[in-house]
Amino acid sequence: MISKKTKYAINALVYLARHHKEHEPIQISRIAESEHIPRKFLEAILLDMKNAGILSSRKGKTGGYYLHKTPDEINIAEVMRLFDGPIALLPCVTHNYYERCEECKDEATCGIRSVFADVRNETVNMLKNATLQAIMDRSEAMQKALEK
Amino acid sequence: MISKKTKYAINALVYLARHHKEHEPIQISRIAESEHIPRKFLEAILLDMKNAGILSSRKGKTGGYYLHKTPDEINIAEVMRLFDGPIALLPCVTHNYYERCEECKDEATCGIRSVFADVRNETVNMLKNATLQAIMDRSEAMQKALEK
DNA sequence: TACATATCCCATCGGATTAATAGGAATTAA
DNA sequence: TTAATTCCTATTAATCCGATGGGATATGTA
Repeated sequence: MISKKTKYAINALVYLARHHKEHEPIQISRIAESEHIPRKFLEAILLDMKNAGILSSRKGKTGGYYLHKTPDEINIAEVMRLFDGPIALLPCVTHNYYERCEECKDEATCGIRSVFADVRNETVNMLKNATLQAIMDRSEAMQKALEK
Repeated sequence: MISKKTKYAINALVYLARHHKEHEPIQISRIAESEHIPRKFLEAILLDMKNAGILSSRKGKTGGYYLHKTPDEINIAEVMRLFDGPIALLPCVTHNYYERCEECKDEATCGIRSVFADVRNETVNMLKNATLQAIMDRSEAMQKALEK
């Protein structure tokens, strides 16, 4: 399961992508209200995403947050890694956080490892393709399909 | 990431599958030593798997654990669910533990949900196919490939 | 300049979960 | 009867998660 932090982050990002107007900052409290996220909690989340280069912000009156990249350049894999760490289910199949299994006798021929490596690759692929743009497109397509 | 409990469980299962001789129980301590799992911890893990119908046991002297099903009937999805709960990354895309997202406005057209539903389906598929037999086969295939 | 309103930053908190251990009851073969 | 094993309950230390509080800092506007 992903953490609430990650879920909130994704919801906030999609909100920002939907209301995206050329560097027009949107305030934390507006996002918090609309997406039903605890105000103070969201504050920390957005700040983290700013420091990670996903968002930009303006301080002071009329301040707020906006996307630092375009909606098709921000994907869920990036967000999940930021808040929940590695996407892989085993440390021995992560790329960025690799750690050997203490109990492992031979990594090169470990059947368990090879299963979880496949799962990781497939998952990362799907989550990388899941950009904010892709999410909005999907949502729209589903709406149209229902209207018929 | 899967818990150590799940990882230990899988390692123990593969060990049992490899040393599988028609209802011949293998002792906890033997598995613990060979797989480098804390003895007492493994005790609880094997007991859980017995209560879940994956293992059988014999008590008393010459007692121990053995597979209750054949190696191709036991898969990783089942083990993960037992110890770590749902495989899905969001509660709104699980089959057995479904829970609505509080903040969700319309589940039927939620783009986020549809992404995580895809991931769930793909992952469950792969993990269901990852039986103890399949793991042993993979391992053997990799060994042969290296010997060349 | 003063003020209102934002983000930024740090510290803390209760509760849940995880990994592991301890101690002893129940069972069974020899 | 005894030795060896699984079974069962309780406890622990450490860590993480979700959330909150208070105040420092920046900035547009009257």
